[in-house]
Amino acid sequence: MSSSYAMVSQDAESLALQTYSRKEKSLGLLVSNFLRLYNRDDADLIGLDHAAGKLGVERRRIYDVVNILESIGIVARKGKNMYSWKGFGEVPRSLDKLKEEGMREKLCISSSNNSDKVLDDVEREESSFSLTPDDQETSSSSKIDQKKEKSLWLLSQNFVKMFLCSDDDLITLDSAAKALLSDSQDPVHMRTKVRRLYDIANVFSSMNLIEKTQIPETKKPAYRWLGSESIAETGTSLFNSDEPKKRVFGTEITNLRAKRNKTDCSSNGKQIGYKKHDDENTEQESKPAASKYVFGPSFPTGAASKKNENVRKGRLQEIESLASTYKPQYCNKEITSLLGHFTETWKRWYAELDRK
DNA sequence: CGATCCCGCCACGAG
DNA sequence: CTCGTGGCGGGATCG
Repeated sequence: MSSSYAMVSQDAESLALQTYSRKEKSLGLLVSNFLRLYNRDDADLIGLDHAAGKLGVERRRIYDVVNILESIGIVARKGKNMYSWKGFGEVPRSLDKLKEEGMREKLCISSSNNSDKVLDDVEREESSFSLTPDDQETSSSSKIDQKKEKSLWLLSQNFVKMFLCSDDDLITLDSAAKALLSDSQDPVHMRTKVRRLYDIANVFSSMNLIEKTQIPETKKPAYRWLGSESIAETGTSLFNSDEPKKRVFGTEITNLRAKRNKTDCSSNGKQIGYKKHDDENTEQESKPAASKYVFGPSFPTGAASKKNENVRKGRLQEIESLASTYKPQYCNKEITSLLGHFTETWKRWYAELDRK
């Protein structure tokens, strides 16, 4: 009586459930899936609800993703609940603009005056339709949106500006937070800022826009700018993978429900994915499940087919050291970043396999 | 233990 | 009040 769609092996993941893994629900991974989902040529509109349902996450998380992606121009807000896909092609343009602004601001700040504050508002008036004829002020661009100062969107842009404008190739989140805080070493604010920066950094990392490394001397974790050339398609690039059955972690968007062990009130049972399948899906949807969203860390589509089970840690270590220790300034930026990405991915796989 | 960073409470503005 | 947004930071996880 069992259908072929092996839907959720009853106990295959018992271990996984037992040990909650943060990595499986990281923002970076979510972004990877998001990109994979909307990077289709027929780029259309993105509904927040649709995205949330499709990716199996709470709506709140979609806001994070979208806000950050918007800061680079990959998506643009169209209206309530609606964003439009712009694509990677838009990134270079956005980056240029950010660089310009960043340079301008930098000069402005470092020279003269004593008032701090970034005071940057870009307001790219997209000529939002309807400009009430009468009434409506002619000046004052922003007033109500003073809250934007702390928005993820702005923080994200400023973070990018740091890379584009600074001559330092490596940037630490602490330094970024400090700089973006325009001084004042309030530990509390710093803390919060850094938290956000982590989110942003993870997103950009998963897009290969930046890469995590560490300061040679201090060993302090830091990020390096990779550039828009490396963005590629984040996983769906190069050689079409023809791997029949690679690794299908879960079976469905198991991202939903499986939260940490929080205040466990009246825990009853160990049901797994069943949790109100209320998704009504905007469009029709073939069977749930399947698809090819990555569950574990994003994996290199194609490639890595032979060196799969054989070399285990040895090779990995080798490659890793090769990738991080040997990093010529220029050389092949693309290859390097690609390698780095794969390396990280492999590392995670191995770690996971090892755990099991 | 400190570095990371997910989760979701809850404030806030617009119907 | 409801709803769409999205700051914010507690505290679980990772290394």
